[in-house]
Amino acid sequence: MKVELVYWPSERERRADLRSQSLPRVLLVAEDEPAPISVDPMEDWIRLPADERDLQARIEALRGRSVIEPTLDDDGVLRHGERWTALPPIEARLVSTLLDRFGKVVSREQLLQQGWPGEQPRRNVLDVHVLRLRRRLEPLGLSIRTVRKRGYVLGT
Amino acid sequence: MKVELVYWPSERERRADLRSQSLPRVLLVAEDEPAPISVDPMEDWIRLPADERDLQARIEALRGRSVIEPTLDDDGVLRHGERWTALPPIEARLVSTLLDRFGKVVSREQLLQQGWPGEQPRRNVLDVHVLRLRRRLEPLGLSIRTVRKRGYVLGT
DNA sequence: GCACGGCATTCACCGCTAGGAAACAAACAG
DNA sequence: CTGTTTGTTTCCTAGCGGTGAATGCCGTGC
Repeated sequence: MKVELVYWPSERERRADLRSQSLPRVLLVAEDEPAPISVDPMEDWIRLPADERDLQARIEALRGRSVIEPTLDDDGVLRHGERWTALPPIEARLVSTLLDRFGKVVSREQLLQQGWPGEQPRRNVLDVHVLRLRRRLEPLGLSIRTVRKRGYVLGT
Repeated sequence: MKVELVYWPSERERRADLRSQSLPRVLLVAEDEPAPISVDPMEDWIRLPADERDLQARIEALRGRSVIEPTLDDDGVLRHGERWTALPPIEARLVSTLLDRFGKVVSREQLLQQGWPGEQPRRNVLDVHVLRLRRRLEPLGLSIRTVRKRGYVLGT
């Protein structure tokens, strides 16, 4: 993910924009300007004139912070950023499988195996559960995309 | 919450400690040392020699980032932010248990053990107390969410 | 270009169970 | 006596998981 550089305070507007989209950014603070106190973990700042290496370090750190993947605990609680939702057993198993290959395609066969071990439900069952899962994940900012004939991809 | 100051790299050990306890900290990076790339949102750094105002700004920001949890004192008074409420004995024990794992799932069994030590009340008693607790906590901006078949989560 | 088949999405419904809510009653403290 | 705490019963609602059917989507073959 790209980390934006924002001159502060001259580009005040842009900063607000980026924040509202929760995009990572580094403020380049003018030499005589008081430091901005930003609680947002997706924001950092550095005072000009800045050492190029220090700036790079801050950019790298922000980039690392912005690729945090969702997590699923033993109680079926799926967390992403601030928010979380509880998943029922089957959906928890499906999400767990999707999470193992986050951002990559997971086949329907694999999902069926993981979701219904030792059984072989009708085709439609998986579809319905994916539908329900989609609705549950939406408020977290996660989505399941279809790859026709191949499977599903869990992503942001 | 206190924000720790850690000299880097000389206090490397202490930094690891603090991180494992997820306590907020600012690294004071020696002048000729490469900048540490820390993904941890509870960590920040500044290069020495540092402007005192800049350091304060970073400390403030970290402090704001650290989650403020509600507290329960020995008299059963629960405080959160500006507001507070008094809890009767059983509910105080329940909240105490939930607070120990703030934001995480606490099982019904555990709540029963803590709330009614040495007894074994009917299933429904806990439900009713959770209901009453919810009504009491609501004005404080706290909520108890159900995780079906698993337990309850206390959160903001 | 079009119709078809197959895949995928969505909806409505059912049975079942866990949890929620109301109302009442007993015990107790001030 | 009055208000609070706590337990109990009873009924209601919401969540979970499965099913069948209607509809939509899309590439393929003709």
